[in-house]
Amino acid sequence: MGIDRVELIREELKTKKVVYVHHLADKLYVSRSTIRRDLAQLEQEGLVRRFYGGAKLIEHPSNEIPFFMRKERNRAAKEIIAELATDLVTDNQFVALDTTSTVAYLPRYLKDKENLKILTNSAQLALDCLDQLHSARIFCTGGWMSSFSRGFIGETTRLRISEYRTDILFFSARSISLEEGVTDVNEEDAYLKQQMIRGTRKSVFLCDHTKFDEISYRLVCPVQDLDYLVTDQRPSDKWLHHLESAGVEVIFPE
Amino acid sequence: MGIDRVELIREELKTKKVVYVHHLADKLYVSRSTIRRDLAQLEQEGLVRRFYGGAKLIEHPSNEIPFFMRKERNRAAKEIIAELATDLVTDNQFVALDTTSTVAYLPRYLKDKENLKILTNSAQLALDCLDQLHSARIFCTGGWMSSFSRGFIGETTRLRISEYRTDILFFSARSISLEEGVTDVNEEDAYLKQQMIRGTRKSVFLCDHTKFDEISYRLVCPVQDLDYLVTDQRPSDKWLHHLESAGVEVIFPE
DNA sequence: GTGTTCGCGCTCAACTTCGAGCAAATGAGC
DNA sequence: GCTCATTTGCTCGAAGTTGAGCGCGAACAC
Repeated sequence: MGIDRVELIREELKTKKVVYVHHLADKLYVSRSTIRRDLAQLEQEGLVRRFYGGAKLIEHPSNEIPFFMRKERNRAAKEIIAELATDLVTDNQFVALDTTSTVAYLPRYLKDKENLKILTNSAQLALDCLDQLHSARIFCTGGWMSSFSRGFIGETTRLRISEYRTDILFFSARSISLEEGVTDVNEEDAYLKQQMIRGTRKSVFLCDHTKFDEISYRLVCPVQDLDYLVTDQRPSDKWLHHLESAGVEVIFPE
Repeated sequence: MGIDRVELIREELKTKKVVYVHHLADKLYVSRSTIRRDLAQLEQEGLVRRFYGGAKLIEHPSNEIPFFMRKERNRAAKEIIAELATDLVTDNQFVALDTTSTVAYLPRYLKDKENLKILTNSAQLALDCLDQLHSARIFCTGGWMSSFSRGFIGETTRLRISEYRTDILFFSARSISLEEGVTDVNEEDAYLKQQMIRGTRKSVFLCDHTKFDEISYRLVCPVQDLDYLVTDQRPSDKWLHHLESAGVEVIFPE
């Protein structure tokens, strides 16, 4: 990859803050495909946030970016899932939430529920709930902070989770497969999810369509442990049948 | 979606508080449909409330405001104090931080310290440290969230604090007086501060000039419990003498 | 109440951009 | 020269964005 060109784009970003694919392509005498690839690389580095037609400089780089990017990926799907999922919540319930980016969309849709209690190990989510759910009581586990999930991990966290019995748990993970069930890439997070599942009456797995038929290396739980699976598109008949026979209620639009 | 345009609408909202579809459409040279779509997006984000013909900025949609206002009050003084205070920190130390708005200024000035450990009961501060102090390990107490301090309170919090021995504690409070020492208005916070003081080797009280000679109803600690007091102006001789005879080292500019 | 005006949301068509896949071009090492 | 890996440009189907048109309902004057 032409080091020069990417370097020039960096320079451009320093002064301009916002760059456009078509403009850079004209200026640097390369195709738009090439510019798009360059911008994808800069996004990967956490330097810019891309938008339709160009990219914008991220002013204050921080640990927040990887999480922010996960949150933005498949945004539409996650909104749909959040809206469907919150129908499962009733007033006065004790709700457990994990640190995933999908779950981060829930608070807004929980606004009209009264008198909830929330248990989470995500610092960011705890603050979001505090700001949006005025009638809720929010309990946060504490523990050592993970820059990956921007939440708490470790033995303290696990202990705190084990001390509570929640009515309903909303969680997500990287992947789900017929053979292995729910799997993820992060050892610590998987461990905490297991603890959360043990401590709740109903487990709801939030799962956009891209997560099906993928396998990550760390087992979280078998499909049988789930009570509900909420997704954004009708799963295949094979999956519907598999989930039904495992006793999982599947929720999807229409 | 053209990020630019939405960004411009945000700018407009900062000054105008109310925007109109027809006005924005004319100003930004796009159709009214497009503006309506943008406003719908901003409404989704919870930034505005739409009305027939336009949208209105939601002034302060969250619990964040009281804290935000405390943080902005005497900003200059707090910056000075933060810079002076962080000179007391050396690499590898275990630092305790409370939930006050003055302490919230510290992380930026701790950037050049290596290998710190942080203990705090503030969710916001924990996230700030995570983003700014890449080499630090951050422990957060957890507990029930207080909308007043945007941090954790309660028995769990107190217990977690009591489990750690820190090298240096930075904290603040509403007021300090010759007769009563450090006092505050919040029962729970005062209680946690006491616990933090018990668990640390050095206590540093951050105290802008407005806090002197005020009394709030809840006692936090006598002056003798402090090791350092950092302030933004030279205190009166009476105070300097009082603090010196109580064994408190006073730090102020010049 | 009635009528008028105007904004809203929806849909559709035109247009643009995106990203994956593939083949050509480039260039380093032998 | 040749080989291999990387980079680039092109194509094409999918997805995103925009503005115009239309029916509906809200706001307002009377």
